[in-house]
Amino acid sequence: MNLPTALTLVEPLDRQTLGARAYAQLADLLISGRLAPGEKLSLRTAAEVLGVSIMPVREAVSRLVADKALEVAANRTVRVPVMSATQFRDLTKVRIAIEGHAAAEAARLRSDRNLASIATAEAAMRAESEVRTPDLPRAVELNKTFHFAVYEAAQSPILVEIIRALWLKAGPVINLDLRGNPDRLAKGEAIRFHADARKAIETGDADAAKTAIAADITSAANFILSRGGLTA
Amino acid sequence: MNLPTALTLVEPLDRQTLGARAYAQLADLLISGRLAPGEKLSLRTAAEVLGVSIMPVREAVSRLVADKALEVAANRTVRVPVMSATQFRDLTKVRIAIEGHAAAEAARLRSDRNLASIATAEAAMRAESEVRTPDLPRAVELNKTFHFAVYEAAQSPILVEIIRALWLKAGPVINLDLRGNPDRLAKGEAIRFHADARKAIETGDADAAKTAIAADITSAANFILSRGGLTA
DNA sequence: TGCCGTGATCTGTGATCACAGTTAGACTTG
DNA sequence: CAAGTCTAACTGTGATCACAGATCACGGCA
Repeated sequence: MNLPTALTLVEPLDRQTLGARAYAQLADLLISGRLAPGEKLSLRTAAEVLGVSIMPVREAVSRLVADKALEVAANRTVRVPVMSATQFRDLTKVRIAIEGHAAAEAARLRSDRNLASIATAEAAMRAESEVRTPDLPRAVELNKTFHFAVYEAAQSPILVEIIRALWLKAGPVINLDLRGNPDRLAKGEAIRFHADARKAIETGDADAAKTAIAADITSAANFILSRGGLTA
Repeated sequence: MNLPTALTLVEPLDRQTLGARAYAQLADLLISGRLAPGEKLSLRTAAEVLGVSIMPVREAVSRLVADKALEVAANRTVRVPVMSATQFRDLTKVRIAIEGHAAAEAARLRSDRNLASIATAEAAMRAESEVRTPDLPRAVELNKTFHFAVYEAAQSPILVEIIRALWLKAGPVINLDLRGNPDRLAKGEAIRFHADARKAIETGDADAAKTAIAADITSAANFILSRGGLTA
């Protein structure tokens, strides 16, 4: 098909469904820890806030329930799951295995573009941690950006998707605390582990990359567990 | 609350929503390969078949779309994704990493009950493969039972759930072929790898368990790739 | 013969309504 | 004052309707 030259410029306008946008918004709330474990979520009020009918919200919520990022209780109320310490430890173990594996693959397969985005993300987070009064929600966001820059470098869309689902579960537990507590960021552990991971990926050292990411996850998990907010 | 003794026997009747049941049915169709890649699925006709309105089907489908076990094309038709050979290789790599890890964990953490169910499942599949004209759909089902008996032994609900999602994607590609082609079953590779995996888990040899499962997955994937039914 | 408009019939998406079940609070009753 | 009861306002679930967009076959025109 040969087009008028003017039409070669137009690109297909992205027709996102309302349901998809509702999902993106809710997922972002969860992953960044702005929804607390146990918090209830009404379809109707959520719909009103988003300015749509409840249908798109229903689709978004049913997806998140499938991901176990939300749950519907027996009383038919939707809420963010409350995680027991046991469940949290299981989640952490799985994250170490899978995200560690992704980091190792990233060290093997990373492209130059990957290296650039990883370096940029690491620098941005380091910069934020060095100011006198860091913007904690922003630091949480930058942390996510760095990690996913690493995981993208593994060149495996399926792996990235799995990790995203894990973060959806971990977000409310981890980032809720981190958004309000400057201690861990101030301690600088995360910054150090990120630097280690970046260097390992740059030099192609898969084992070191895995170790650095595993240490970062472990460190954050221990911080959460030590705060003792989780049920037995 | 103290109850009349007679009431201690009653268990809460499971109030599954129609949506959940529709999801279970569709997921089973996918995982066992009874839905072919590229096959279209109409919400309305599916609803009619299941004897419900389209609402429960919509919920089920939106979940499966979130899992990427189904996809909605730009033309707004729902279908089973067609996987390129590249995507299939990625999926296989991820499966080897994650299911291999699960098998290794199973070798470490398995309980006696796990060992029993693994042994039972392995024997059932071996028996089926040894009859003159094996029931292939049944063999596919038994294969799944064995694998998940292994993964359950890793004592990690989250890991099992991730693997289930992977099988949802792989089912249409792998099991569609296996349901109709006796070659691979007759070759007896799967039976051998299963036996290796069982022994390794029984003796607590994590590395051997991982190797056996990885070999089983690789072997099946190579069989599919060699048949050349996937797009470039 | 080949091409393009056109209309009937599909598709999923979104809104709205109906319903059963739960919950919390005011009220009554002992 | 305490316990039970009833009502009103929620909850998610399911069904139904309305709609825009896609598809395809048919028919007219060049």
